[in-house]
Amino acid sequence: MRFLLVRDGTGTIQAVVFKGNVAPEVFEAVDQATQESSLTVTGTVKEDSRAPGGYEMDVSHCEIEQIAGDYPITPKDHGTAFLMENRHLWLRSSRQHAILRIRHEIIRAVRDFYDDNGFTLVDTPILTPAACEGTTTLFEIDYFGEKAYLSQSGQLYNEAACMSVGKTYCFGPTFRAEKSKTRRHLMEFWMVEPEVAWADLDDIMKLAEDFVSYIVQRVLEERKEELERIERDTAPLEKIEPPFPRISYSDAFSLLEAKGTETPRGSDFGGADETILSCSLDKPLIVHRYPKDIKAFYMQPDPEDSGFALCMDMLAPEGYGEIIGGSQRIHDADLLLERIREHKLPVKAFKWYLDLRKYGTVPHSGFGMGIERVVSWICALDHVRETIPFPRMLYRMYP
RNA sequence: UCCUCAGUAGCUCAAUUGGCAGAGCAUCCGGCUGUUAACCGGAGGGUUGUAGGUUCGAGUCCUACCUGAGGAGCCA
Repeated sequence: MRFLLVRDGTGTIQAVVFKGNVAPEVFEAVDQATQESSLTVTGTVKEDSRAPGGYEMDVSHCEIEQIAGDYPITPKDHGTAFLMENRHLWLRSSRQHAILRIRHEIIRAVRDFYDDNGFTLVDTPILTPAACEGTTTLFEIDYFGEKAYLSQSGQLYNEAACMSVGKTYCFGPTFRAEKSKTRRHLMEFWMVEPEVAWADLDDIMKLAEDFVSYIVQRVLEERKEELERIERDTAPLEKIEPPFPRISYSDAFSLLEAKGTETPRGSDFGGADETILSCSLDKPLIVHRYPKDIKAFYMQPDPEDSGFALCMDMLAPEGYGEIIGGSQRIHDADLLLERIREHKLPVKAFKWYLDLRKYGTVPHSGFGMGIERVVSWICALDHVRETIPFPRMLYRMYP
């Protein structure tokens, strides 16, 4: 007799071929099958306590499509470099299969959340003419003799769209040319960005916590089996529901200083600081009102202290760190122009962006959430490279 | 860009103080058969990342470079 572990993309089952139950040439063909060979099996599924999963297929016929030779990935241990080199095959492994399915569920939840809450999806461009924040972090390309850049955010275009449809979101790939080599960075990643007219900082903090909770609960409901297969402890995820704790940058810094951080007050948190904050609670933590000098030019100043910006980051628990960054945007034309000049940005390139403040401007806010970091957290992975089918990383673009 | 570590068979790894380059898995051949990362017997498989250097002798020590991993910085 022969045992075949077969899969069809939806699951795996053990198929048993008894010598007496099939034609001799069929048994002979099955005998030649190697790991990852492709075939069509016909038979009867029955319960059997000896089979993995409790069920197996008693094979009556089998046709071999192709005999695979020397499949590189064996059931034994492999190193990261080797698996990345064979990413196109690694995707077939049960763990990677489960992660792909969870990623898909997260993306479905993202779309459903906004679609069901009155948001209109407006696609923003990937090719953009000007750099918003300097060119060092952007991939530059030749656009018929002109310089163009791969988008690192759809936000500015989102702001235009939300003045048309009120509540909008975009979801697509974003790019950055940062030479970051950490477990949380990719050169190409997917980001979802909602933008809401008439919303202030408090409104989008609420939106963000509702959104993240919805995603987590949806994965818990729909991808239980996959979470089990990757051995994700779901107890911490079950606690993810609104409201999330909030803390101001200033209070967070006092807390970190009490724990002996060496980061100077007024600068952004270091990796270690973020880890301390994100491990301190069992829900995501919202940190708001960072110093305006370390944040983007378009953020609305805090009316109570203009040294701070009406912005927020959400830090995922269990040490996963920042998954969301957002803010209330400046809606006053004069102030925005002043900030563009302060940041030494080309005013001309922002003419259309300033127009948005010239014609019926309203307060508005939005945020961006990196899909890969959320997948990484929900799946409890130790590196974002496993969250996306074909990661683009510093010094690795194959396969 | 900087710091640390690593690179030996297809894969994962050994190799004592500088002294014969090995094992398991995979592959191939044979046996066995309710197997679960099976078991038993046999076979093939190596320019030890590259280039120099020290030495009677280098996988091992030194120098440079290449590649990878981890971290830092950077990070709408």
